[in-house]
Amino acid sequence: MVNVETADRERGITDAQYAAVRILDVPYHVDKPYSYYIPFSLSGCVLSGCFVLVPFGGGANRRVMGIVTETFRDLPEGVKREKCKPIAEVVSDEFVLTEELLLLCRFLMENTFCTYGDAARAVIPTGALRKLYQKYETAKDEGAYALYLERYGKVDCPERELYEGIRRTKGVRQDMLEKRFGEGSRTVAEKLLKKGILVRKTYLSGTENSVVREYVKSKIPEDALYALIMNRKPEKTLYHYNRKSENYRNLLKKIYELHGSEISREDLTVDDSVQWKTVTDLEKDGILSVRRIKDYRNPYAGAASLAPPDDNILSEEQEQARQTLSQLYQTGEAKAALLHGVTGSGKTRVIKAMMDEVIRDGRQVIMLVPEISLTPQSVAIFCAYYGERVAVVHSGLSAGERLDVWRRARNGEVDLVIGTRSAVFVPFKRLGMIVIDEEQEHTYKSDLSPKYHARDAARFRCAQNNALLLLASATPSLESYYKAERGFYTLVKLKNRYGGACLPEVIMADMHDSQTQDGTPLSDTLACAIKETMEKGEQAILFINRRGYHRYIACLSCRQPILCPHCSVPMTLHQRKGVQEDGAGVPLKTYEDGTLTGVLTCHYCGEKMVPPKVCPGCKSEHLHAFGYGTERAEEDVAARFPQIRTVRMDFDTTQSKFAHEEILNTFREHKADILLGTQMVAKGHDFPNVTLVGVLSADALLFGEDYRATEKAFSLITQVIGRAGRGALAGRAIIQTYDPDHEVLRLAAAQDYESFYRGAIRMREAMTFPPFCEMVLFTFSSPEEQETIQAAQRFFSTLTELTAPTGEYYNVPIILFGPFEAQIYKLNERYRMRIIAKCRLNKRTRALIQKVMAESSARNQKRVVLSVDVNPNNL
DNA sequence: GCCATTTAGCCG
DNA sequence: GGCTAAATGGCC
Repeated sequence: MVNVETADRERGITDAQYAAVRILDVPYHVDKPYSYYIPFSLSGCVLSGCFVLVPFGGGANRRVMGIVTETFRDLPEGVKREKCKPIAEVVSDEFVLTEELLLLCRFLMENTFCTYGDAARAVIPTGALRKLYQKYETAKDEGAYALYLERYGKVDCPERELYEGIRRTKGVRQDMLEKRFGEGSRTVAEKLLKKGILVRKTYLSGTENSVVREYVKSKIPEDALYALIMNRKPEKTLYHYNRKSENYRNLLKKIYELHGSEISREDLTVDDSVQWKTVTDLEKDGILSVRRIKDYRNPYAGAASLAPPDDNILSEEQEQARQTLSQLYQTGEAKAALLHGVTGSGKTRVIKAMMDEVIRDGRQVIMLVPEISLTPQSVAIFCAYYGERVAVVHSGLSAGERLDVWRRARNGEVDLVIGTRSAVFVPFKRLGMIVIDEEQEHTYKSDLSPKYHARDAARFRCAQNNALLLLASATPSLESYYKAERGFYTLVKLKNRYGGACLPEVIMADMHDSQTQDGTPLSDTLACAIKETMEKGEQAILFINRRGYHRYIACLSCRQPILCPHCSVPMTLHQRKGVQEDGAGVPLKTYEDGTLTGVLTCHYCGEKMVPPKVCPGCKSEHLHAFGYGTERAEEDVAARFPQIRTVRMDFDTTQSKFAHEEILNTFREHKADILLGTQMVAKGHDFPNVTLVGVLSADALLFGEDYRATEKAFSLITQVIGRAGRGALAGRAIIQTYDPDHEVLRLAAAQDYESFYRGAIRMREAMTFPPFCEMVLFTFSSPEEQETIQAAQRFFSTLTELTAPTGEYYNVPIILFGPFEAQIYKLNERYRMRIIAKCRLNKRTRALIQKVMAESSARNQKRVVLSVDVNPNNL
């Protein structure tokens, strides 16, 4: 049984008269604290962190959702008492933000330039808040009715029809109006609304979402129950038993056999012999009692039954790392450490040891991992150790399951939460440590508003809680390593592979020398190595950083690729399962010459189409497919080695719920010889039998347009190479490239992070890139091209003026670029213009940006959307 | 973001 | 005068 924590109530000032409220869904320039008074009926119920319903704006019945950020006895200065409206309702008494999480919202708002409401919505799990809906109703006052009778009451007209309809049904939901009363009824309703004949009111929908478990037992004495089953009325005819059907008797027999003990709904209805309806009928009759309790959904409950591994003895190097971290933790102050260990050095063991220490100390741990490493295998070890005291959050969870994790964490029922980005917000009361595994992963940066970085949120929370922030990686981000170098983080190193395994030997395969000049993915060097590996009964991983079959289709005459009609990016040609099956009935088409089959897909908006026969631009029939991806590679391997079993892992083959896990299991159990896929194959898996790793197209990685392309290439190549030779067998890796002397490839091959870092950080400094500045990307978008351009231009000139020598912010150092068209100018039927600012994000810079954004938000057409991204993942 | 208010334009 | 559509300003 869940007891809603009541301790939080006590932190509110019970005699508070006023509350500062942030409205959740307001545009940027309206986002500020508003003062409301707490009506007598709610006194003591309105506490900071509560979600509330308040009247806002001109509309008489308009109610909006807000969050209380503060309560006080006296009104703040500058607010007139008579302007204050009362809080209408408290929306949730369960999902209340702690003071710390309120501060975190503020932090997110200031650092990602979102509204307070956006931040609050990010911090609270989706589905925690009830939704608002509007209803049209007839006005109840006499005057309105009189007016209606006078104007519309006597003749047949749409107004009368609508009014009578709404009166009959006691109001209609706004979103149902046109369905119920036909098109155009909206206009009529708005007209009657203006005249005051109809009113629109806001209501809260639904109730809080949680699972109810039901347990059934007999409510009457055993002998009476027996009598009923025997179809005799008990002597004292207390129970008006008039159910004759066999169903009821069967059910009663089952209950009788329990001799007074309870049975759960699941157990009772397991073989379909009992309908739940029968149970509730007998409950109404007063014969059965049903106990209903709120419970949690725990999809990982089964994993806890695994026996905990007992080899938790640390190597000397690991033990040293643990001691350093332990000392940091024991200071009781906010500290941060970067655990830098080569692939296979056993970082997880050190992390696990630290978790033990923190949990023993009565505090809680959050561990962030990239989505990809959230497979049951990698989570199992923690589940085995901590059993019911661990909760896992990943993208596959339902909204309800997420809510339950939140509840359990809040109620102190778990000590450890493992999860992706958003898990950084779980409401632990005594947070002792946040671990970020593979801290350089770009998935820790959100690409939806608020575009926060989980690492920053984690740092803030650790500071608030005097907790330890532990970043772990084989290839740390330059930003973090730089901080470690400057002494902001303690650097802890693991230089050796655990258990005496060696780093793999790396061979560069120069594609110039390869016999195959037709774009075939496999060089002879790699093909030979695959053959040898297979002969020894060992396994291989092949990495290619592009999904799909061919990259794109282009016209040989006019050289134009086929672009997505919505997004102006080249569409990618897909073949075979994955795309076909979910391709919503798109038929596969084969041309007479058999060359182009499959489905063209836009990787940005998901648009699918059959490849055209002629070039849409010049009508030429000479269309040709270029490039290759995972599907083509898979096919080539199959053609070359028909006997080899290959599993492919990329976005397309991992769409269904357990696909990801199944693929890895197939490979782990050696039911496949080769695992081939995109960057998913590079991450954190531990396959002792893998002795060969192939990087099929290293060049495609190196020459990305982003300033972090080489960093990403280094990281991916280092990681994927690290998959080889993790067990007793020695491993090797083959990198296919047209540039075998490339320094980044050389350093990745040697797993020499330090040298790579030196070179890369020098470049960053010379070019003024993070961590030597912040990059702030402003993107304006609108379906109207001119609107977009104007909005961007005005924004740019305001920024320029304010930071000019004569401007208010003359002393803010900032370098501005733009406005220019986004790389993908038209995306999803919206035109997009960009401005980039390089600056230092201090208080003053933030004030400048906030000011310009507020102005822009107030001035622009509402179709124009401004999105801000600090240090974006992709430029 | 929505609503109320203002303003301009059009009609009979 | 009466209506509608488009710009403007406040929201506690």
